[in-house]
Amino acid sequence: MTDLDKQYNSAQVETKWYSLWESRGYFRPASDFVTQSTVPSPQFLDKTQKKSGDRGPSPRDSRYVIVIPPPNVTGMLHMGHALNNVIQDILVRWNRMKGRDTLWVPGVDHAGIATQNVVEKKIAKEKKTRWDLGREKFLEEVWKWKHEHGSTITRQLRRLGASCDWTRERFTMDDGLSKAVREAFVTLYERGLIYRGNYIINWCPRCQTALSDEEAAHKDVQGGLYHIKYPIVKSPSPGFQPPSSSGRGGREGVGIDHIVVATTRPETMLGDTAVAVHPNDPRYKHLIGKKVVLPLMNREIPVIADEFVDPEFGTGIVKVTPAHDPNDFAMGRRHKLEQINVMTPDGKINERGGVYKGMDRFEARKKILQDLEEQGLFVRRDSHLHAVGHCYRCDTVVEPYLSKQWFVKMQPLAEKALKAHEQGKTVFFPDRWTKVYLNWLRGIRDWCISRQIWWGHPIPAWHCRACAESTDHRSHAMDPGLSTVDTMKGIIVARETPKECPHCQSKDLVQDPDVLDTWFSSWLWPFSTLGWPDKTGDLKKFYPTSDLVTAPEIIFFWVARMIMAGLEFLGEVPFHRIYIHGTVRAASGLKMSKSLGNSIDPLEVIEAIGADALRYSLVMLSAQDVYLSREKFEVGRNFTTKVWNACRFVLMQIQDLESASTDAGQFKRLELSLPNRWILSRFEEKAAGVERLLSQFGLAQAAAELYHFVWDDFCDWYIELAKPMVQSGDVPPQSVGGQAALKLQTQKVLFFVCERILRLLHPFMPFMTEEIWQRFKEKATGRMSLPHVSSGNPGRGSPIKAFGDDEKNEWPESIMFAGWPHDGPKHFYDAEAQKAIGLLQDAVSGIRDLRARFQIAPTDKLKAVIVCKEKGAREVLTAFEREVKTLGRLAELQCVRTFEKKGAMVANAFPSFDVFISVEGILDLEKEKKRLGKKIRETEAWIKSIRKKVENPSFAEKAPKEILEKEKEKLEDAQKLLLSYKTQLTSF
RNA sequence: GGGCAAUUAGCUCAGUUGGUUAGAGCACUUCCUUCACACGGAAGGGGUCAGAGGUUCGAAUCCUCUAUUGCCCACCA
Repeated sequence: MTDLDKQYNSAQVETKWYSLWESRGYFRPASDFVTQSTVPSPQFLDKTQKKSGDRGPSPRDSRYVIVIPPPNVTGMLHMGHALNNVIQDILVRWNRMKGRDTLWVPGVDHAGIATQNVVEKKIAKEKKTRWDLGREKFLEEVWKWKHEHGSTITRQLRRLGASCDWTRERFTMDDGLSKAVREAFVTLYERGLIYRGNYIINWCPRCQTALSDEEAAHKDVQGGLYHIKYPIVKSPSPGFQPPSSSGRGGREGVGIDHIVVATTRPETMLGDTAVAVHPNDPRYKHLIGKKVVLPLMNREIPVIADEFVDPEFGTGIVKVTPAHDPNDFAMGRRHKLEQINVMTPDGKINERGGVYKGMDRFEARKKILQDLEEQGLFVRRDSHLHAVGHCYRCDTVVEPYLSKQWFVKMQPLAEKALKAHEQGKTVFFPDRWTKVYLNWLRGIRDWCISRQIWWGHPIPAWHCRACAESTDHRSHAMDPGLSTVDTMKGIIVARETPKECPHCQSKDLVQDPDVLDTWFSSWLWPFSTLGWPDKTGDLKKFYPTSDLVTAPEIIFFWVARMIMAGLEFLGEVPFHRIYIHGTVRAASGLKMSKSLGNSIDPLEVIEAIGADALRYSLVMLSAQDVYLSREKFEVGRNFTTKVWNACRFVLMQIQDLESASTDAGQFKRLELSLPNRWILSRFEEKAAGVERLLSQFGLAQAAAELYHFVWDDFCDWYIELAKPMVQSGDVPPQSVGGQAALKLQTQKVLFFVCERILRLLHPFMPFMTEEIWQRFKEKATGRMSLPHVSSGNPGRGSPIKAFGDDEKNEWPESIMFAGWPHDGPKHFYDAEAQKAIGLLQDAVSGIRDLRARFQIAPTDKLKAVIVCKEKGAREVLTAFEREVKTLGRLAELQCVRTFEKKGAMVANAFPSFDVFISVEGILDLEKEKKRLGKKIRETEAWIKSIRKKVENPSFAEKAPKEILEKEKEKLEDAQKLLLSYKTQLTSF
């Protein structure tokens, strides 16, 4: 058996094990390796399966499936990815160890706009635009880019240790998923849930495409609310006359000859087709039906009345621009107003904007205000804070824009999702996200799915020119009287490219130029990756998946839509539990981003301290939003180092152990020493706690539990207690036989517990635990799984049976299949040992405290007396004489019932005993008296507070018995302490 | 304008269904390079759990209000 290196070499270990794991197929589900007949019966559409609810996958659930939130193909691993994937990997590795048929499906998203932007930037360096290349050539460029750079992110995920089944890796633009997208679109169309029409959508003038409501991120912007005069037309109208600037009309919104409107986007006035007031607004009632002159354009437009207008806001008069504002659009339809689009797709004023034609929208705003001012029509600018939509990809201010787009009717889909939730089929962790999800579903709006970019899934719709010519589509935009929804005449929606028009047999067909929103492929992810729409084995076996792990930002974009798609296309929710973890932020509270220069690169951290340390740090911080700084990774680094050294020590101590076994049956409780019984008992407790926490996504707490168990219990106490047992130098000559047996059992327990600790830690720190565990395996079996990167059959050893089973050293190839060490009954629970070690810890701490307080050098061998107030305590501490002496660095120790103090001695008091040491010559009597006085006051206060509680009749009456007992015990302990303090004080 | 979080030691945060003399990590003070580990060991100081009410035998924990911060949603031009 080889020793561990003094220093853990993370880089070497990580590459070695990851490539071995992957090449041997360890990440693939177990069912890939067994014959069809033995595959556990699929739960696909199993109606008897009830809400697995909040207690996690039931023990009988033999599968565990997660689909990865596919990172963008343009993505570079950032801390958000790291956190998300570390959490998934912990869950996946844990479930795999539990013996479930475990699958984590990885993949990458084609990220329409983001990717197109990247490639456009690239060709811009050659001074080319996508239009220069043309659609086909440009798409070739994108694919080329994808093949060259698209695997960066998946390589980086491997560095984290993510145990995804890479043989099932998918891309949202691959053939299978493209087929799924067409199937979904056509199915929705056939169900009447897809329509096409003219609406105001969010338009990004930079990306030159429509955006969904979710993609237009609203940000508060300090803008202007501009007040502008619109002259009233005298009737009968002789034509426009410049207004007199008197304006002595008094009321702000209306003068003798003009009204005043307020707007935040003055440039859109070029497309005004009315102004509106509230029908009951007494100030303006008389204006309804009159006309005003639209300044600059010199067009006459009507004053209409509409309930939408809020009389309280601005002047109570609003300009109406149906082509550039969603509310105005709705008003326009109610009043059959003309829609005048005054902008080009790239955000410039078009030919309908008169002299402003060709100006950028913001430039035009300035010029228009300037012109109004010159004409005396500009009243004032109020500073105004309002929400403005920004493109979530490029942050450009979004323009509400009238255009023809494809939509999905969402109401029917949302209703199914709401019903599924009522039936308990979707459970959010933490629960508060449920409300966010439900509120969005209840207020759902139709989903604009067409995008005017080139990189994406083409819409499976074809236009027949012959049929189209028989309808005048172009008139729709200008004729508000017609329905905004297209008749679909001349449009063929089909799974396969049609050869001819089914109506007129014309072969002159052209595919719709738009592509689908990226999320239209993402929302199919949980089943498209498994082969849908084909009825594949994977789909049967692995759908629905178990859990979804993601960040809150994409609950609407992705989570909610996946649920709706799963229900719509497969009749079942795609996952039962949704774990929403925190957002990663910089320590400043801002979002981490490269552009802000506050990001920490996970790969740099991995290189510096290893993936395991990164993982552990992230998880420990993940109880809520994660605020990161470099120092925060020290927790994980320190802990991984601690684990490494503890295991190194254990391996050194068991070198001469011949029968190293993981069989729990090897231990007979009564033959074990108290420390051995104690650590076995503590381990069992902690394993159960970790199990419970993991099953409800309490990863941070689980990591903390393990951290403290390993560090405090195992390293600080157990290993220290074991040292004298296993290190032969200390053997008292009078008990050689017993000592040899004690050494052997301690070695066995060290091996046994440490090996199980490695398994508990494995999901959190996979690399280091594998590396060390292989040494344990080598110790036990004389061989290890050599890290040859072979392409042979992915053989697996049979997993070690669950805790408590008869294990015959059948070690699997990897710790990944070593089984999860907590499935069995309580083997080692031991109240007696726990109590005994508690006493030992008190005694040792008491001595150490005295040593430190009186500055007694560690080399000074000291004499201590423990005065036991209880018989039980005396027995235990007498038995631990050697341990107490070693850990307290004592030359001599006496455990007595009664004690006559001689000379200058000081003590620490505990409920069942007091520890004394001799401090001849260094005792500051006054200081010690003061200290005791303080202790006495504290203890008296404590006693008083317990008394108050215990002696309250209604406490005795209403509190549970066990609490009452506990309080009484506390009171007794406190009284014993007080007595000790007082005795000491009087003895000075 | 609505909703949701957070507010606990100098800093970063844990605190399960109310029962603790309120915990951890970092930082700090003292001691220690003893043969697993100085990315370590031992000991220690430090908090009226944001504020005010309330429920309860008992509240950091439940309720109400207030303050501060952050996030999400929202068509008020």
